[in-house]
Amino acid sequence: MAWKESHKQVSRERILTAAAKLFTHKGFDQVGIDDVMQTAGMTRGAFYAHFSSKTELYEQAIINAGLAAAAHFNEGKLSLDELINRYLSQAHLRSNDIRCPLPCLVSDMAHEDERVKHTYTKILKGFTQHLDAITEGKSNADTVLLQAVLLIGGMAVARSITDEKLSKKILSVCSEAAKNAAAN
Amino acid sequence: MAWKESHKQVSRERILTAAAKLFTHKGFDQVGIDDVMQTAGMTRGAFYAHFSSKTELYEQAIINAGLAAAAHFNEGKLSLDELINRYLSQAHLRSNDIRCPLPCLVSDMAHEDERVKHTYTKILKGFTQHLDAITEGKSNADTVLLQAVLLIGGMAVARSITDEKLSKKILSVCSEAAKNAAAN
DNA sequence: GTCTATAATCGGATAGAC
DNA sequence: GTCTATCCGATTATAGAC
Repeated sequence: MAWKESHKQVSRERILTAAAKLFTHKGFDQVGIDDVMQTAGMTRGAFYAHFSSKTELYEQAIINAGLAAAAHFNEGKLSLDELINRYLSQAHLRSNDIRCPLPCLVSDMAHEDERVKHTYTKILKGFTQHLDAITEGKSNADTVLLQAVLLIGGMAVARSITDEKLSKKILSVCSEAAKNAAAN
Repeated sequence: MAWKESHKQVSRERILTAAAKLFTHKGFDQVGIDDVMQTAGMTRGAFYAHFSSKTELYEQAIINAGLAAAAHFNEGKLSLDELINRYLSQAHLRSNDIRCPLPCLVSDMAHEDERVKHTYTKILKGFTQHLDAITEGKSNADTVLLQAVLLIGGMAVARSITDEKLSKKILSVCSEAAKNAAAN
């Protein structure tokens, strides 16, 4: 019994990991259940033993991606400046792994239903709370929001263009501004 | 002959206007050619007399939306502060008309082909050039890029969440930061 | 150039064997 | 729980009448 339960959990995790990666890279519509299940090493038919619909998977996958990103960008208890450097890095810009869902899906949310948008909102609040916690009281709500927009918006805009030089410039300008935000 | 030519132009403009509105509101995948043509007052079959594919329409519609937004946000030769106020306004946040494609489609671009991304890049450059021109040499390239990210990113993030209070807060924080950007 | 009708395909969801 | 096979709706694109 315990065997089977844990096996199902493992399959579910594989599906979620595949979905988190695919959705953050390609968005909701351009990812099929087929893609997800093949990446997870299974076939289409097995999907509905784990999730009731593609939308439910999306919601769970976004949470999963958010947690993975939080773990990644918090590895080693970084300072604020180190976090900013890592978040707005070339490595994050072109990561082949799960990406932070906040910049990847920011404009996609306008088309999604309220439930999914609500999940996104919670992830954003988790992000700002982390930014707040990392500065240990030296910051305030406005500063943290500004930093969040610079990180999310900077990464989103840098990814959306073909001019690599401009892309790098955007990352560096946003990085500097985010670090200096507390001073104003 | 001139009649027919101009009639075709009028139809094409109607399609483009409908497409610009629908794409900026719902994104590429969630808009069908049917939707566009019905909004334009025609039927599906007429579409291919004007565009060779949905992707070609998308590209042209983005340009159209960019021009419409530029005209709208430049109406009356605004100062930089007035432009920022108008761009990050509640009216723009919830506009039922054509919206600026830059925040609407920022994360969608990651999934599009190079040609479409290149079009988006040109619109972004037009936006920054306008920000540069409006300040009449009092600004520099870095400041203008920072302001662009604050306007585009601020609007995109504000639209992506369900918490209205937080949404307004984001707009006001970004507005203030964009106005003060030149000072740093 | 615009219409109706249709071809061809793709993707989400279900049914039933194992 | 996972597989194969299938249904069904939606959508892009084309064909041919007017």
